[in-house]
Amino acid sequence: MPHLQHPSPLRLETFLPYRLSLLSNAVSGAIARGYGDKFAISMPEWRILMILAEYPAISAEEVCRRTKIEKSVVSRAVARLLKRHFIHRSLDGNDRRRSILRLSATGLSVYDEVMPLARDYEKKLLAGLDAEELQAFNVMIDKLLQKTDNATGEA
Amino acid sequence: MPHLQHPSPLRLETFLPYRLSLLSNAVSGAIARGYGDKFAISMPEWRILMILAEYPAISAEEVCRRTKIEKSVVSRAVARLLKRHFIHRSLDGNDRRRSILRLSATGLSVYDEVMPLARDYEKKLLAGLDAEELQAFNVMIDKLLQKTDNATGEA
DNA sequence: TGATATTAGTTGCACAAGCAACTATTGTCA
DNA sequence: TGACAATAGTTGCTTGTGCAACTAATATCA
Repeated sequence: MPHLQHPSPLRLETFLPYRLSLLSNAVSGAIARGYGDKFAISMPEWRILMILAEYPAISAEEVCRRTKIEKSVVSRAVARLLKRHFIHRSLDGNDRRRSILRLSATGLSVYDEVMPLARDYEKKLLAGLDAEELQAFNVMIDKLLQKTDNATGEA
Repeated sequence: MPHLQHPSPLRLETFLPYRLSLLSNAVSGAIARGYGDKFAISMPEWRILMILAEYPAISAEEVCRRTKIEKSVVSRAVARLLKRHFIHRSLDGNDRRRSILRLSATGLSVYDEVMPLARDYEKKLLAGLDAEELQAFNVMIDKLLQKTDNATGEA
């Protein structure tokens, strides 16, 4: 049986999309283990808590826009957060389709316990990188994000 | 009802793990759409084709090691690739637990059709970035990957 | 050699994710 | 105003993922 090795393969280890995926999975996984172990909270749930800590009293739709989480995922995550009393929900008087989501006192305290873990992890991850490196890195990420925004779906 | 906004929230948009996740999802999603639409092939399947193009005649275990894909996922992806005759499988004579996976002629032709799409996408993504920027970016990714390798699970 | 541990790979299961279809409400426009 | 489109949110369903348990083969070591 012949060995069908490609003459000029696209080396997986050097393929940027693959490398980004590796890095993102490793980082997200490590953090998710942190709060998952402690509060049995999922990543979308945690992101919703984060976004509500930053923008209180926004609708589920705004949560979707800001977190890029799919709306059915948000809907179910919100349901769990409500059941555990981590957030409150009321209705927008002007538009009764819209909900208004807020952190509860409980949710805020959860946030206050988890956030330091997230911050610490980020700090450890970035330890040993100087400010310019980090700055350049963030600029690159922004540039790439911008391209994907426009170009999602082509090739 | 009080607005429980956190006094010093960890801004989601500036949180590196979140940004990496966004970028990785956008990039992987765009590429996956490319080959998914064309060959009804999944991301793990495509990565296995890639790794076999680079390293022919390796075992499933080695595929796992090199791609970091979980072994049950590899097992099922291999099963699908076999069914579609994109790869061949034989047994290692020295260790009959091990399989030996190879691209078939069909698989190689699929690879040859998809690879340019992946390359093009990567090229478009990186267009407008000069060589030093790209180099620095890759160095950063390597540094971060190294840290996650050691530190997975803490914090 | 024989008991036990380890490894390669498969499969069952539980859960997460995303698309599509659906309800309810609001916006648009003739 | 009334018909139709658009939007917010929920739910059903299919698929993917990852852990754990399992089988078969090999390695270890008394």
